Amino acid sequence: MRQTDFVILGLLSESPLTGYQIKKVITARFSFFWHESFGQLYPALKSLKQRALIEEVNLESLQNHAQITYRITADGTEALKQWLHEPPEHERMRLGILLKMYFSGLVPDAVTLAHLKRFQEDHEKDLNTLKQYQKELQGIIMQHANHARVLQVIDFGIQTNKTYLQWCKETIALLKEGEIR
Amino acid sequence: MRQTDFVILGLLSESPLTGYQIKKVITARFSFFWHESFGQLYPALKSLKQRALIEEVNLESLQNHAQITYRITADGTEALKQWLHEPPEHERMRLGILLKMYFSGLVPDAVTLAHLKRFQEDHEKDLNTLKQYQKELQGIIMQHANHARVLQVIDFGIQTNKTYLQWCKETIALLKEGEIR
DNA sequence: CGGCGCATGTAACTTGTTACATGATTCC
DNA sequence: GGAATCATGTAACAAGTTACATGCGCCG
Repeated sequence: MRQTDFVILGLLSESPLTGYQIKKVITARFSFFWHESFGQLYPALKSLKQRALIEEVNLESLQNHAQITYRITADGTEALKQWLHEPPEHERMRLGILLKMYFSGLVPDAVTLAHLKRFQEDHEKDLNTLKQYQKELQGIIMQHANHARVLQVIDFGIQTNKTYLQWCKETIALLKEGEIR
Repeated sequence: MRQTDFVILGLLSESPLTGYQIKKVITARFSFFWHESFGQLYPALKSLKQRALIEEVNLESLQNHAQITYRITADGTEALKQWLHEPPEHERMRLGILLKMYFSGLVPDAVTLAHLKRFQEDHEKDLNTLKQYQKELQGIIMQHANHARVLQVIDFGIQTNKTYLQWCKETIALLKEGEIR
């Protein structure tokens, strides 16, 4: 069982979805802490189905063309719970911006400054997306069983993005002032 | 050229090192934003040497047994600079703790609480390590050309770890109060 | 002389990405 | 009819991990 399997099980534990929809949810809502590619997703769905942890749903031919909706099985729910019990591993990150910052003495400051501005823009966007999502969720308070947990996850994203932006602002200022030689 | 190649070039741009020493530096100093395994490192060194971006140093048989020290070549420095010019990609993270938090409605709160405490401990350690390193660097101010940049990278680690810990504290409190059902 | 840390390396495996192929539906 | 989006999937490749094999040097 790989990590991909468990995101799928997790999302299907909330409602039946197609592979494409799973990808969309991960991209739209998880992107600040998770990602999956189709090349991982579809084979994983296939394998989960083979092991009967998920199954196909046939919505009385309400379905269009080739679209396949999956739902989680009892065994799947068990597997998911078991995984939730295991402590997550200490995450091993790779932040290219920091690596380039570390060695940035070898290139003109303007280069690094451009990278930092890019980083800043990216995370401003992320922050706005998260705030938007938070607002939506707060509007429909208590409709979803998992509501408060999701808000807490979003809050992690908001806080870390704010921290990134604050650091970015300071670092850009230092570079501009020539404090860093 | 993969990312591993550039960390190696970067570190060798500061001083000649053995593969083992490179690994040690990455583990000791970069762990909060980078990681490498021996299985990546040694083949990468081999390939960099073949392409003449690094070369072996022979310190007049001062060296012990099988140890191989490498230094960067002019071509290697060029390649490194070129890479430093390219904008880093938007990092794609996988934070297991958030995934488990998101789906934590399926397991008892005690389970999630334990994960959060583990996360907290891990990042308290990381924060202390970073503060220690910061202190050391501030003590020998200006000895190293890259000094201020390194301090800025460390600051990123300190700020983000503080944010993680703050979030953790709040989330643990919420869970304990039963605010999250 | 045993264990630990230093030191290098490989092979098998798992994981993940990218590019491609295919085709339906919707909207203009 | 063309473009965008929906939708599924595979194959080739790249990246990364783990376990293993080997052996030196130092310290107690």
